[in-house]
Parts: sequence; C-alpha cells; structure tokens
Amino acid sequence: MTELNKDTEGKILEAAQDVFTEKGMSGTRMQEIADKAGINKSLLHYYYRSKEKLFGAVFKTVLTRFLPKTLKILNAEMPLFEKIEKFVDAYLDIIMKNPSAPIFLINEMHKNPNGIASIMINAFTDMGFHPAERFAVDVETAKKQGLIRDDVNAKHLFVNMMSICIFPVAARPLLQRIGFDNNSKDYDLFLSVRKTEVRNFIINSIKK
Amino acid sequence: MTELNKDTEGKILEAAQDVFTEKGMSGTRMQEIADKAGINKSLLHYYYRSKEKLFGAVFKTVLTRFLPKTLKILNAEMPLFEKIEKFVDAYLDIIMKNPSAPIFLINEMHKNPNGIASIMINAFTDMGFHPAERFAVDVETAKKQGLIRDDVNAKHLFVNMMSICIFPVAARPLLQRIGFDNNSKDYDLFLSVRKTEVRNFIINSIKK
DNA sequence: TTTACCTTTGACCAGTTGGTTAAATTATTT
DNA sequence: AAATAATTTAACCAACTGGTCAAAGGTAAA
Repeated sequence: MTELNKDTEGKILEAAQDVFTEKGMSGTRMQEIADKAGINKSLLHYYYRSKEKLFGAVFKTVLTRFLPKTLKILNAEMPLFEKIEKFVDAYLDIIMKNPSAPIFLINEMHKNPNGIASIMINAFTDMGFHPAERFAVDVETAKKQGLIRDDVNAKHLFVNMMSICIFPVAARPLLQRIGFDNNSKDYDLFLSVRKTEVRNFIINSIKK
Repeated sequence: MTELNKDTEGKILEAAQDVFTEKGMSGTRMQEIADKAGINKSLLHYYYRSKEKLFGAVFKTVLTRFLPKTLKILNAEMPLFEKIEKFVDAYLDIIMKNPSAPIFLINEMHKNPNGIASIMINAFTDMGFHPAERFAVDVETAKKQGLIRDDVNAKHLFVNMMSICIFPVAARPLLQRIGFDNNSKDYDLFLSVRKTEVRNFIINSIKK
C-alpha cells in the first residue's frame, strides 16, 4: 500500500492491479487479492460483484494510464521530429514505471479480444480522436518540407516506434537472457540509455 | 491434427501446444487438451506425468522452433547488411507462421522466470554459441569498412531488430485496434509488406 | 437510546481441476 | 494359445475456486 488512509475500494483496486498485471486473469486468485489488500475475500464481492468485473476495472485503469497521455502527444500540433522525441520520452517513462503493464495488456487482449473490446471502445470514445490518422498527416507534411525520405510509411513508422519502445521492457526476461547473460544490472544500464538510442534510431532511419 | 497416422504422444504434444500457446499455463485445462487430441484425460498423465511436465515439453518445443534457426543466421559468416536481411526474412517467416508463439513465450517467462530457466539453459547449451557477441563483431567490422555510422550500438540494434519483427505480430489485437480500425484484412496487408519495410527501416537507420 | 444503514466477517457451497487407480482392451512375446 | 507387457478407459477423489449468506460491527440520524 502506498497510502495508509486509503479507502477499502481503493486498496482493493491497487491490490488487484498488482496481482492481475503480474499473473493475468486466469492465474489470479481472489484470495490473493484479498490477502494483499488486507481484507476478507467477501469484501471483494461486496465492492466488485465478480472476478470479471474487478478485472475489467483493473484493465481499464491500466489502459487509460497508458494510452491517453501518449496519444495526446501524437495528436498535438508539433513538428514531426519534435513529436517523435516527445513521444519516445513520455512513452518510455510510463513503460519503465509500469514494466509489467504492457505484457499484461497485450496478453489479455490476445486471450480475450472480444471481451476486451467494449472497454477499448469506451477508452477511445473518451479520448475523442484518432491518433494514427493525425500522425499520418504530420508525416506527409514532413515529406513535403523535404525533411524525411519519400518512401517513409506513417503506419509502419508508428508501429516501429511503439515496438522498439515497448518490446525491450516487455520481453526483458527473454532478451536479458539471450543478450546479457541474464545480468539484471547490465540490462538496467541498457534500458537507461534507451531514450536517446531509440530517438536516434528512428530519426536516422527517416531523415533525408 | 495435421497427420492421421501420428502416435498418441505426438497427438498430445500437438494438442497441448495449441491450447497452451493460446491460453497460457494457468488458463489451460487438461480436459481441453485431451478433447483436442481425441483421447482420454488419463492418457495425458500416462505419457506426461503432470501438467507442469507437459507444459515444459511444449515450452521447449516452441522455444527451439524459434531460436536456433534464426540464431544460426546471426552466427554465420556474412556481411552485416546481408545478415540483417536474412535474419528479418527468416524471423518474420517463423513469427507469421506461429503468431501466438512469441506472446506465449514472453508471457510465461515473465510469470515464471525461474521455472523456465532450466529449459532455457538446456536450449542454449544445445546450440553451443553466443549469438549476440558474434553480431557485435559484425557491427564493428562494418564500422571499420565505413558502411555504417560510428555511433551504432550492436546490442541496441539487435534488440531493435527483434522488437520490430516480433511486436507487430504479438501485439496485433492492440495495434489493429488503435491503427487499423480493427480491420483484420487491412492488418494482414500491413504485415505482408513488413519484410521489406523492416529491412529498409533498419538499414536506413545505420548506413552511412 | 433506538433505528436504520453501511461495512466487514466467518462459515459454507456447488462446480471445477489436476491427478489416481483398478479394470479393460490391445499388442507383443513365448 | 497362453502369458506378459503396453496402452486406454471410466469412475472416482481431494483440493481449490469463485461466489453466497446470515450474522456481527460500526456509524450517523431520529
């Protein structure tokens, strides 16, 4: 618990977030959440009627912590290079602070894409814009200004950016083993310089 | 079943692979594997004593299908650009044929890094080399030949390559939604041109 | 104090799950 | 053919899991 004077509902949500993001929907036991929140198991059902409902609340919390901030950057009025820099900076901050969140989101969406759909739709209508399209306009503008190569594709660039931000943190257990002799400190060091590395990697790739 | 004349043990392993890779360790039910293999549940325990043992066999199978082929390319005697091209080509082939495998591997390693460790160690000693180090040598050679930028870092390049190969397939349910209006055919089209896009993206980024 | 309402708890339940076991069936050896 | 071993099955079990419920505790209004 980060706060002592937190109400029960908040304590439950925080504990549920810890357990769900680490063990996933099917791997999570209601009893473990109750223990971590320091309450009786029945209280979970008093505040959130079922495991599914509690999971949905957690999923939405994690999702809305991840998407809106960064997608707002993508939607802002800004030159492309600056936008890329800001995006990488903000995104890596969030990811590093919540290293188990991306793999949680991806995995649960993979296992249950339909069940998650309604949550997603809500999250997006709340934001009220379509970030990928806006990013495509920026790319075209930069092309006309002669700043980037003519064969740059906005969608591929967008996906590449997300990939090299998220994947190194999400796949840490794998990458740390095959590239860093499973040395945790070496990998921390590797991640700490990622911001500039990623930024340079992307901009070098697209600039004319 | 791809083959009719397959022995029971093989049928079990194939069915287990399907279910485990899609639903993960904790989400998988032994009964479902038995049903899919067309046999009695007790037979699972006859051939593989426990769920853990069966899972271990599946995990090793998937892992050794993914790592060795591509890591051999990384270890081969080849100019850097050609090596990158071959790697991307081979890696994307495997990933696209087994789209649920990467997220399965990453997720299970994340949930149980220690339990998986022994399987990993076996897989690596079987291969008998350290691909990341070899790749670093290639990068240094290309630098001396003036082919690539001096500030290229081998480990970051290596991780970036894996990221933009795996992530777009692994995170498909997420990316398809936020960038493609959840249109499956559009995303298939997007993935079909990835080989050349990825290759160009990487080489443009590092070439002098 | 009494009443009414909200919160918390322990005991309990029905369905599920991984796993066992003894018997039946099939294949192999003698 | 008989015997021995390997494979397959149905019935069963103990532990676990999400969820319920009636009762107890606590709090504020009457």
